[in-house]
Amino acid sequence: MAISILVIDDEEDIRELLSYNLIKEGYSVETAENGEQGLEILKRIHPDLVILDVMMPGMDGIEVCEAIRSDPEHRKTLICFLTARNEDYSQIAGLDAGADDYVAKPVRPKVLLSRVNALLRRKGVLHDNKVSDDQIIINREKYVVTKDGEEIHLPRKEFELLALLASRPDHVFDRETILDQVWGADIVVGDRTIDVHIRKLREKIGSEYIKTIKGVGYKFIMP
Amino acid sequence: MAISILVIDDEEDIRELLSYNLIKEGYSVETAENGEQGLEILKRIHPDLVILDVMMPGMDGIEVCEAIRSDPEHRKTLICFLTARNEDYSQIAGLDAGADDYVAKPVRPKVLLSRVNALLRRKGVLHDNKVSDDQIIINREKYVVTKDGEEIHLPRKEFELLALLASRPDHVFDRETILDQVWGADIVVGDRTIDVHIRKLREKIGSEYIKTIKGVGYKFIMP
DNA sequence: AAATTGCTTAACAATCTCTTAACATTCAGT
DNA sequence: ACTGAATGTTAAGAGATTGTTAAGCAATTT
Repeated sequence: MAISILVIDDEEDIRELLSYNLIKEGYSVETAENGEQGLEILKRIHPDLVILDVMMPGMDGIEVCEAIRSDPEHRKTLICFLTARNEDYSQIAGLDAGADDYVAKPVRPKVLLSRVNALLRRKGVLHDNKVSDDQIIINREKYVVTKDGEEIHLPRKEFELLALLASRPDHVFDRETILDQVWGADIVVGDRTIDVHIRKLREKIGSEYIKTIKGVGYKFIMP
Repeated sequence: MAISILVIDDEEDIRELLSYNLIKEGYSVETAENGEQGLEILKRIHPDLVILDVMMPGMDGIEVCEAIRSDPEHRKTLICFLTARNEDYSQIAGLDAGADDYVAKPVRPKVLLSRVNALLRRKGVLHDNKVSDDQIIINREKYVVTKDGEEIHLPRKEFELLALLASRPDHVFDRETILDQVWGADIVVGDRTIDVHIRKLREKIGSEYIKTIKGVGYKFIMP
């Protein structure tokens, strides 16, 4: 089952930015625009991680954090604060109230993602890297793919494509989704572009790993 | 037993910031707000590392450092200075009086953590990763890199760049991260600046050590 | 003041990556 | 089997990224 993340922030822009990037990374994301709403969703979906803006109208992040922690069921739910850069560090440091990490605003997607990944990994929610099976190992940190102990260099698009497919073995990704995730939401490329990359991937890692579902899309399989 | 660190700084904000981050990283931390208090705690807990502000009312960091070093029991205790960014490098370099490293203020947690980790690792307190292999040795104290027994002088930027890449062999550092860490968060330089430094590094240490991952970044490898 | 060192820039070259287009092949449904 | 739509294959060239070089500037040293 997918790892789920709840984003609570009053600014819509932030919610969308984070949501977009987290989903792209493969997480399941829900958002709330205030503390009350956030707590409701929390009870419903029991997320693995809550990303929480400190400064919000109504309940502020600290109150929400305390509310979360006061529920025994969520004592262990990970919480990551978003803080204004110029806020007093002493305040933040005092937030040992229950936050597991904090990220300063303005949030840069890359930074947030690496923190989120690190946090989940540390807590054992995430396993090291995306490892699909014993034969194909995708290591994003080193940007290499290992097959039977042999390192294979893949150009960026091929790497991202493989990473996407392998992130959910047996799941069929349709072309539209692949374009969105690997190329970007509003990039327009020709019809054969994906095929060409699939072909190169198959050439490099072996065609047995990627199966075509005609009329639907592609999926990664472990033979 | 946990690795312990003593932070001596007159500013409460700094103490809390560092304390928060070091604890999060798994260290055991004590703080002192002046030199005298610091020396007392030093005698009590015998920390593995002392982080020491240079500019403090009363005893300044240099005096504290000398006091620490004058005690035979702490001749080998690691000391890391916090220095104002605009202080003269030559002065700092001259502080061989006993410091093992220094970090410029304003302190950014990430930078400090990576320095602290590197320092402890280098001194064998931490075993985590290797900073270098047998062929390339990076000596931050002397600001010198040794390759096959030969000392190579590297200018500051090149040194920091190599130190960063080599701090995590095989890890791909993207350009943005490199800029943040080596140049500073909000320094703006042209597109080709990193490349030029990479080129000079390759020229000096051999191009086999630094690999380009096109569209992603660079990584240090041990051939 | 002249020379040196370190850093950055800019222009251009080299290289790697991606996309396209043309054509071939496969597959599902008749 | 046939047929149209979808996918596979290939090579070329367009596009993007990085490499290289030399020159200029600022700071430091002689």
